[in-house]
Amino acid sequence: MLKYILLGFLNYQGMTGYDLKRSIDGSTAHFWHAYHSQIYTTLRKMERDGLVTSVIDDTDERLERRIYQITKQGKSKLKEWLGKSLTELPPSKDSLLVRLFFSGSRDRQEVLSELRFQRQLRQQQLELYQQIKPEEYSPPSQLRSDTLDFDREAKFWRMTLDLGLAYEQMYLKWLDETISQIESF
Amino acid sequence: MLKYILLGFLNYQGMTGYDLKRSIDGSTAHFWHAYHSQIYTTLRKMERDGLVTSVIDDTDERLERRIYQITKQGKSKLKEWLGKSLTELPPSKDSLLVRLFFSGSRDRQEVLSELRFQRQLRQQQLELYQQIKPEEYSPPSQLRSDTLDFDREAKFWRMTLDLGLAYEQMYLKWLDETISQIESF
DNA sequence: AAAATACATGTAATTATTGACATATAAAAA
DNA sequence: TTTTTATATGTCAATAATTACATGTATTTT
Repeated sequence: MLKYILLGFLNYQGMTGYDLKRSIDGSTAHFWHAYHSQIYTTLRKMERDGLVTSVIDDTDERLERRIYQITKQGKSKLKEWLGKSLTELPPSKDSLLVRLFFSGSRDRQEVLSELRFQRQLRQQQLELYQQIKPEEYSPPSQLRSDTLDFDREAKFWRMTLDLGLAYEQMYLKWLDETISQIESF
Repeated sequence: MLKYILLGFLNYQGMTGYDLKRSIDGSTAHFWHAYHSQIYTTLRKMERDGLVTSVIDDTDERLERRIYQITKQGKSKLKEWLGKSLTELPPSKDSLLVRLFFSGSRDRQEVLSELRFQRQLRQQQLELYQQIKPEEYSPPSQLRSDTLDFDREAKFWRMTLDLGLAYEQMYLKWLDETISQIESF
């Protein structure tokens, strides 16, 4: 999947591996993230497969910046992937629920502490998402692809942020109810 | 993480690898699942590490059943793991959001079809969760561990199911809103 | 001035996961 | 009777993810 995310961003504009990491961190991270080591490794593989090309940026002799660009083959691969709809629900993982599931024999105060701490983290996450303006994901207009309607793209970006917001709100509500239940044991 | 899930179930009662797969599929799968190949591989490793022991069930000569039991070391490891609270939010993944994020240039009807299909899948998932009675996760009383309070365990199992229900309901609501928005482009 | 952080790019080992291949008996369904 | 599904246990290759190690310049903060 990371390959398609990288293609998706490079379809917007050419950028460095470091830029890609920042793009992911600032937009898709709540539903897909990656470590920089995986990004660089995947970019290498994609270049080998002809999906992207790269060139060292000469204008900055001191910082060694490698700019990646999507190729026609890469655009075609991205389009093909987007054309194949998901037909099943992919599995999801939640470490907290694993721990809670097996917490019947834990000390009640310990469980409550952990849930309260998680609640704080979720609250912070929600507040962070509330600050985000997906419209600002757009690259500067002189650099970005001419063939894309970024106003329309921004609508889709916002939809994913809306799900992130709804998810955190749902989780907070559930945490409140769960904390209350455990408090009343 | 799978190691701790297996320890958690084996703490309830001894069981085969196949039983463990069924236990996971019937309870934790919405927040942690595993393929049988990973379960068998992980059980081997856990046996090598002294966390479980196994014995071939002689009473059934024709079906080759290997029963795993948690060891004292395994109980200790599970308790130690449960005693270390989560201190950060683990990353999550959602393939649909990745696709939606990059769908600005897709055909509107295609996007709508995919989302409507996902809605059906989520509705089915919700109905499935509504059928589940976590209290029925308990092993038969003559087989299970004496030292655990299964009524109390069941309370925690239900809390995780409640999150699953809330998650599907939240997702359905978001899908409805998102489908409406795209319809009105 | 020094320390910390940001901007950069890697490599490598390890762990985790996916998915296929493989085998075999028992029970249920067609 | 045959086919399908359930009950079982593996092994293995490939891919994905995590984590650490490594190096180096620029900018900001203390």
